[in-house]
Amino acid sequence: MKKSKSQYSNIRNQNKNEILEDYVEAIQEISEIKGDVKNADLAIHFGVSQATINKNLKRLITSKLATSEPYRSIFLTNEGKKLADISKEKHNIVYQFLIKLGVSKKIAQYDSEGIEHHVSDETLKLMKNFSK
Amino acid sequence: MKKSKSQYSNIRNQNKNEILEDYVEAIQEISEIKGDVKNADLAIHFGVSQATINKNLKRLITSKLATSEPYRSIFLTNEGKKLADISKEKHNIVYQFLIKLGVSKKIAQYDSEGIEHHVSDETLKLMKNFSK
DNA sequence: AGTCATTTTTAGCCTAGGCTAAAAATTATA
DNA sequence: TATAATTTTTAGCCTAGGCTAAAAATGACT
Ligand SMILES: [Mn+2]
Ligand SMILES: [Mn+2]
Ligand SMILES: [Mn+2]
Ligand SMILES: [Mn+2]
Repeated sequence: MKKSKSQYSNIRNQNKNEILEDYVEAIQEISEIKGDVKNADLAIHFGVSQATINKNLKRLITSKLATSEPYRSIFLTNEGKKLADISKEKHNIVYQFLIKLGVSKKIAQYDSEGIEHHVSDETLKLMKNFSK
Repeated sequence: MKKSKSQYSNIRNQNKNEILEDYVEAIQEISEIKGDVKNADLAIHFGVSQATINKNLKRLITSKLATSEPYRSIFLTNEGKKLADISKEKHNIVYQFLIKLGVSKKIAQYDSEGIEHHVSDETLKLMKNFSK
């Protein structure tokens, strides 16, 4: 919650970060499963066109979260890996928390995908604690 | 979670609905406090320019959530009021839930503003139950 | 009523995320 | 090694949410 402008503009910003977080998380996951990550993998994963992936990837690259030479595989930078780890951890805490609350797996998976981007550290700590 | 495309595109959609929900909620709130709602009130409330409010309001109007004649006050349609009630209720449940979890007022207020748009009915019910 | 101040709207610009269709490059196969 | 298939990139379009600056309308005050 850094230097507060209005509460709302911060949340609109969370929406912009959302795609970055989801992407680094997906890149890391696919990389672990398949060894390398191609444009097409992300297109399938997110259910959007490859053209869209290509464009979004450019934002990841200018944000120094990923690197990729034309027509080659996609890699996370150290910064990207760091964000991926944090995002995955956060995602998991929210998911486990919802499960503990009594939410069904399907819905917990679904809701955590959105909620994860809007949870402060304070709330996250309490969720983590609640789950154990 | 209606007809599922991909999980992700649904969440991107929630982000588009977010602004509609926040707006109808704000319009209702301001209307109750000040009697009528002007462009400028919303600009202050959301911390954006009046030009931005003007444009977003057009989306509310084409979405049949609000009405407004040029240079005059803003009103919610019945549909808008309905959405406002639902949004406010949802917002409140999430807020109270976070408080019950142990989150500080400030942070609960902040987090609930984002989370409210990503909580399914199933999760909402469990949150409501947890709070009492 | 006429002038001045305020508010609202418009115009034009930007980033971001989506799409389709076509071009370019790579990879596979004959 | 050509040719064909696949993948990636580019181009051009759209909606959405932000901005500033200027125009237009409304409201207040002599
Ligand atoms: Mn995630
Ligand atoms: Mn997510
Ligand atoms: Mn709200
Ligand atoms: Mn909100």
